[in-house]
Parts: sequence; structure tokens; C-alpha cells
Amino acid sequence: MPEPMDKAYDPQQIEKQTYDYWMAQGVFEAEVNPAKAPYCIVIPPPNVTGVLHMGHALDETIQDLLIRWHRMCGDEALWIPGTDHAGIATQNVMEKRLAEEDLTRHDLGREEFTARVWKLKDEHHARIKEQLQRFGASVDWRRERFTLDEGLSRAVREAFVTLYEQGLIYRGARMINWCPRCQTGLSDLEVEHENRTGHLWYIRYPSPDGGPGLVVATTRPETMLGDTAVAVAPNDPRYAHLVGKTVLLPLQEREIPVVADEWVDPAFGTGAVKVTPAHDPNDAEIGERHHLPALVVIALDGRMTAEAGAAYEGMDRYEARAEVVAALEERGLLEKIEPHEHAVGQCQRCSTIVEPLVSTQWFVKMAPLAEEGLAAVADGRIKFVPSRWEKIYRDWLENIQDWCISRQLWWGHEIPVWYCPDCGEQICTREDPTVCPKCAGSRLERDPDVLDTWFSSGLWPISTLGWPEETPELQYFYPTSCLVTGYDIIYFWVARMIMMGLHLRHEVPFRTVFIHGLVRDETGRKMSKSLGNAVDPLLLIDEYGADALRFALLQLITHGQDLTYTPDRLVGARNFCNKLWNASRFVMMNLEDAAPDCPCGELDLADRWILSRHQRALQTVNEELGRYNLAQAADALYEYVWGEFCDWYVEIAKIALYGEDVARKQTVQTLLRQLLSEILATLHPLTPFITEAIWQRLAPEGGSLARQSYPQVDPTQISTEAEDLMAEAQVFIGAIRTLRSDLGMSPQTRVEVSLLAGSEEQRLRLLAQETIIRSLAGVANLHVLDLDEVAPPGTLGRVAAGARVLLHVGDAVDIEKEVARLVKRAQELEGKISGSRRKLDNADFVSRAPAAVIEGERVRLVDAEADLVRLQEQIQAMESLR
RNA sequence: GGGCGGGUAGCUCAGUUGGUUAGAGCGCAUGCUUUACACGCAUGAUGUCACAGGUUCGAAUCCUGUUCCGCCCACCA
Repeated sequence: MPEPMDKAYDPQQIEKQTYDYWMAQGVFEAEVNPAKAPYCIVIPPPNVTGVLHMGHALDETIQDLLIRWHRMCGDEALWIPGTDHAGIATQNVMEKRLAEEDLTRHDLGREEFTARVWKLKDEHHARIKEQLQRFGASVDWRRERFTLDEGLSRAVREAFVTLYEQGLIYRGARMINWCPRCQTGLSDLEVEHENRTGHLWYIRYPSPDGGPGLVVATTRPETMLGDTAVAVAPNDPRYAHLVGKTVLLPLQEREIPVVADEWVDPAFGTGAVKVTPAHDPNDAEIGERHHLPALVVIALDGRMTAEAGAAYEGMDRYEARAEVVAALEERGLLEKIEPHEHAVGQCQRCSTIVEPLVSTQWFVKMAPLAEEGLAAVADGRIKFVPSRWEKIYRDWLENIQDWCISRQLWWGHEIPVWYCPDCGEQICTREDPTVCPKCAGSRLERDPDVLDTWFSSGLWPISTLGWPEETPELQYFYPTSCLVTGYDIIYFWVARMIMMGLHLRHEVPFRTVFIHGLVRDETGRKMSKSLGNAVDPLLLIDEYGADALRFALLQLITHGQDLTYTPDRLVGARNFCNKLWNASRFVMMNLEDAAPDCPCGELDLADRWILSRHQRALQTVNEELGRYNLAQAADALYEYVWGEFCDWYVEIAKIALYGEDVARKQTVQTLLRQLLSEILATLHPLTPFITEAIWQRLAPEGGSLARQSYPQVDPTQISTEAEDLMAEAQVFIGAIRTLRSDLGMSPQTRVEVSLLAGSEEQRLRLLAQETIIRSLAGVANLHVLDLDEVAPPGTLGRVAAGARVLLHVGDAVDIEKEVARLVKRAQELEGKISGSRRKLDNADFVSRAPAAVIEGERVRLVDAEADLVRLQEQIQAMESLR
């Protein structure tokens, strides 16, 4: 039951009970419904590594806006919630916690470790769910999913086996990115490159016969222990004599060949490259071309192997670097050291510098999948908003590398492959095998690895709808309508969903990808926990309310640009909510005679004006939402509700509401109710809580606002004529207010105004505007006069279309008092009023201060001598008229 | 090395296909306890539209170059 409205909007009380009401009414629930068009969004599942941050708040706000809008537009709108197990990230969080107890995951064992992660998941999941509810997310909670739950695991299994059977998933030993700390392979995307200033070491590799040999330049001297060749550019005159010969690898005292390879850039360094096929991707390729052996000198833990030599075995790779450099220097083989900037790859999750090394892993062959993904965007089946992201997407897919999907972790989907130790068979099936199909051996061993977390995320749109089952939901809601996410996961997630959806379900996963920017702090830095600049959205909701947070974020959205969070915006949005609350309060306080169904009586200028402006606002909002210009839609509503409905129409409505004319009063009440209802509905997808709360008070019998139909434009109510007339009245009112303000009049002071029409047409217009001007500009008496009535034609100058205003204060007694005040004030503001620097005296002021001229859209206080004379004449003329 | 985005008021940003005097919010100044709202009302001040050329009757907007900032991609040791 709605309570009476407080003077200030208090979101705290209202939001919780409103969300409970929605849940109780089941307004977010969507069903397969052939009578309606489906509209579906799958949430980008938040990681269970932690709680939601401002980026999520933005992402959820956009999705909720779209979902609520479409729901009100009559679509069967389904928003599927869920969370992501976030493999490596979550495992790292758990490992950090264990480290605080001085434990590693190996102390617990796989089973106990994953049991603990599940508990961690439960904690975070509960928190995330609560946060989503506090954001007002209108998700269908009955359909919530988690990437590791049973159904989704079945989807992962089906996808893996299918791709395996099609030869698109394979196992092989290849150069991959290895994180020595996480102890797992990584995909290329999980390696973050950072430019660092390191060194370029110049090392001499002498000839075996004691000749000078050559000098190589390297950024990683420790890898020289695993060198198996030196490469030079073909036809490099400096080295032609050495190609085919050998040089002596220092420290290891091993002879290695000098080979010629196209890859070598003769201009870089010395033009001679040491080749370490086991520890550098380029070297691996050179090694392959020249059939060079690959010596593994760095082990998976980042320490040197026995192969590196007894002196280095077991040493950390960076320790070994220092030792190698020292040993070379001692032997006089270190020619020079130069500072050198180069990109260093580090683990996305723990920032450890990754080690490229050869390892046996599972891969997805991407080229065929990428081809499908490229076609879908090229032919418009999928559209990116803003479209420039399509190029980014395309560039990546066109140069795509195979995807390493196996991870040496414990938290994730286990790879559905078994090995038979008896015959070496590799078994990948939909059902867990018990015996080897080839040799019937029963000692099968499951692959210990799990899948890259993005493998399951890539299936999200199909798996949440029930795939691989061909469920009614999948048939009805797939392809989903819009995917909303930040540009930072276009490669990781968006591209992979597109490829997986196309390949496995033979249809795009969504038709539109709405890409938004990242939330940055006031100084422009990315918000992150580690930088300590992250703002907890829940705290903001506590302080300002969820609607204010949502509205502020929507206003901040720019077209795919990052957005800067500033508390100012939030205050503004909070104030806007309060404004809406109070305007609604006012309307409801004055509705006693309103007949909701009664057709309006005769409409006056202001009525026709606000109806017209109302339609314009609806038009803008509907159009801008359709173009995903969410900030423009929000701004249009802000401007209309505050700047037009509240500032003008509500003020004008008071004339009728406090007046004697009952019919007029009813008309205005009815209009106010209608307009407010539609304002609430229009605003609802942006600020759902406050609009629902007011709606329940305004129309308690009408059910949830979330299920009302979205206001559409009625073009018949648009009146350019009313808009023009009103705009003109607003100019007059503004001019009179400006004068009053410049003259320091108190609001109580009523002024006498004569509006001099320059033409008969103008006179008629002024008559239509008269009531409004009097009421809103504090005018006691407004005389609408013909030019000829005050002065002979010509005296006032050539007043074509515009009206001229003479403004003077109250009656005679008041004038004296007022003038004394005004003079004092004018002296304070000396020179400020009209730009005149001349000190004003009494006489001057009386004659000039209360007079002004409106010309077109400008008002000026008259100060030219000639004008003064004319005005004095006019004032006299007017006074004689009174 | 390649690509993308941006530089507009003190701050955060709008500015659609070129078009009179470049806008908003916040902040600032002044005045208001006006019976919805001080989370309010009214009024006001503030710009070398990064820089330099060019196209045009007319450029914040289109073209060229320069510069600064941010981001993405990339195996030059």
C-alpha cells in the first residue's frame, strides 16, 4: 500500500518494497508467446571473483533500459541473468586466500580445493544477485544460470565433442604462452603487452678456430644457453663468409651453425640473431625451417633446467640472466649493453612475465569459424553499435590464430578426453567412457586439464536457452536481440559467441551488439580495485538512490567512448528524481476534481503548448532509444520534465488550479494527470523505482507500471502555432524577469507593464499570452496597447513585428519607495545595469531605470539620450492614459 | 610499426546532413523561507571550438598537415 508522499524523495524505503512488488507480481517473467515478438538479452555474466563495480552498473542499466522499454512496447521481453565461474581469475582469488593461511592448492588436493571455490562462488553469487536487484534489474530470476551448472556443462561437453569430431579441436605440442606463476598455458588474449625499457646485450660468439666469429644482440641473454644456431639475413655481406659454418656458443662451449633466414632484419642490432627454438616464437619458426634442435633450458616453473648446464640448473630465469651476463663479461665476450624498449608479455591475471615455450595443449582451429563470423557481420546479420567496432572485430578475425583452450587449472570444465595407457588411444565422447573402445582396457585416465573459461562463455547465448536441447525457448528467443557489453571483451567474448553460435546453432547469437565504454574516475583513470579508485555502486545507491545512479550513468554514455564518473552528475540525477517526486506530489495534491476519463474542456495556449511539447519529447525519446542514443533520450526527458513541464506548465496550471473557473480547473487537472502518467511511463525504463512508486499512488488499480504500454507519439497534438506563441510569451516573461532582477525587485513587487503591439496581428497574439505573462512575470496590470495609442506612429521607431514593453513599478506611493531602493542598489551596481559607467543620480534613474525595450529575443535597458527622451514621452503618454 | 578515439566554458560533456548571436549540467555571482520541491526558484557572467593552411558567400562541423592525450593490435631479436 502506498504511503503518503514525503516532501523529499527517499529512495531507501521505496526501492526495496518496489522490487519485492515486482517479484511478487512476476512482472519480469517471460514465456514463449507466439502472439508477441520476442525480445531477449542475455546478461554478460559477471565473474564470481568478486562483486559488481561501476562498469557492471553501467552495463546492467543499459540492458534494463532496453528490456523495460521493449517490455512496455509490447514485446515478450526476456532478460536472462547468470554468473561466470571465471576459471583462472577465481582460482587465483582462492589461491591468494590460501596463501594467507600459508597453503597452496596442492596442500588441499583437487577435490577439497574446488569445494572451497564453490563456497567462494556461493558467497559472491549471493552478493551479485543482491546487487542486481538493487540496480533494479528486471531479469527473469527463474532462468538464472551459472557457467558450471549442469545444463551448461552439458552444452560445453557437446560443443567440445562436436568440434573435436569435426577436427576443429586438436591436441598438439606448440609454442604457447606459459605463466610460470599460475602454472598454466594461456591464450594470446590473456597476455598483456607492456612496453618496458630493458637492455640489448651484444654478445660475441667466436669462431671455433679462434676467429672473431660474430656478435649477436639479444634482450634475453639467459636464453643463449639454449641456442642452437645463429641466423643472419641472406646475402648480408658482413656474414656471407660465415653462413654454413659454425660459431662457438660461449659458456656452453657448443658449436652451433650459422644459417641464412629471410626473417632476419639486417638493420637491427648487428644483423645476427641468436636462435633459441624452444623459447621464442620466431626462433621456433627459424628452427623449423632449418631443422634445428630445440633445447629446453627454462622449465615450467620459470627455473633453469639441467639442459642449461650445471652452473645454472634450478636458478630462477632472471637470476640466471644476471649470472650469464656476468660470466660473459668475465670472458670478455660482452661487447656492449644498450638500453632498449620492447614489449614484455605478462599474465593478465597475475602480471607475471609469461614465458613462450613449447607445450602440449588443446587448440581450436579458428580459421573456419572466423570465416563464418566475418560473413555474419559483413552481410549485416549482426550490427555493431557504434559501427566502427565492426572494423576492430574484422581485423582481429582476419588475422586470427588458433586458440589454446586447455588450462592446467582445477576450477573449470574438465576436458572430456580420456587416454588409454595400454594402447595410447585418445577418447573424446559425449558419455564418460569406461573401457577403451580400441583395446578394451579399463585403465582409462582423464585429461587433467580444464577449459579456458571463455570457452563456456562463448556458448552463453545458446546454452542459457537450453542448447544442445532444441528447447521452445531456444526456438523462440534465439537469436537474441541485443548484446550489451564493453569494448574490452569484443575479442574474448563477443567474437567467440558469434563464431560458436553460428557454428553450433547455425544462427547468429544476437542481431545487435551495443558497445559501451569503460567507466573512468574523475582523473580519467580506469576504475579498478588495485588502483583504489573503484567506487562501490551500492554505496552510491545508498546515498543517492538506484534511479539517480542509473540516470546519471545513462546521461554519461557517449558513443562507445569511455565515460568519466563524476559525483556531480549523480547529484544532478538525484535532484531530478526529487523534482519528479515533488511535481507528482503537487499534481496529486490538486487532483480532487480530476475526472480521469473525462475529455478535456477547451484548451488554452499553455495546454496546447505542453501537449505539443509532450509529443515532441515522446518522439525524441522513442527515436533516440531506437538509435541507441541513450544519453540523448535521457537528456530530452530531463529537459522536458524539468524545463518545460515543471518550470512552465505546472506554474501556469496554478492559475487555473487556484482560480474560480471550475471547468477550467477540471481541464487542467485532467491534463496534469494524463501528462504525469505518460511522463512516468516514458521515464520508467530509465528510472524504474521512483516511477513505479509514484504510479502506484497515482493509479493504484492499474497494476505495475512495468507492464503498461509505452507512450507513443500522437502527431495530431503537435502544434507549431502554440509552440511559437508560447515561445514568444516566454521571451516576454524572461525580459520582464530580467528587468526585475536587474532592478533588484522583490518577487512580491507587482509591476505594471504595457505591451505595445506593433501590429494588429501582434495585438491579438499578446492577448492570447496575457494571462501567462501576468502570472509568471509578477505583473499586476498588463496593458495591451496599440502603438498609435501611446505615441504617433514613427516616434517609437520602426517596430515591425516585435512588441515593445514599457515596464514601471506599482502605484505612485510605491514608486517613491521602490525608486529609493533601486537607486541605492543601482549605485552599488554602478554601471552594471546597462553598461553605462556614468554615476546615476535620482532623476536619471527614474527616467531610465524602469524602462526597457524588447526587440526580437533581446531586451535592453535604454540608455541612449534620444531613447530617454522618447521613453519619457511614452511614460507620460501612458500615465495620461491610466 | 599499424590502427582507433579524443582535444569545445573552471569541471564533465552535447553540438544531427556546413548556416544568424556555439549549448547543457555542475561550479561561480546576485536576489529570493513565492502555499510541489533550498535536492528549490529567478536572473546573470564566462569560450583563440588544440594549432596552421585549404575548400566555401559562410567552417566547431568538410579536406590536408602539425601537435598533445588516451586506447587497441603487433614475433623485429
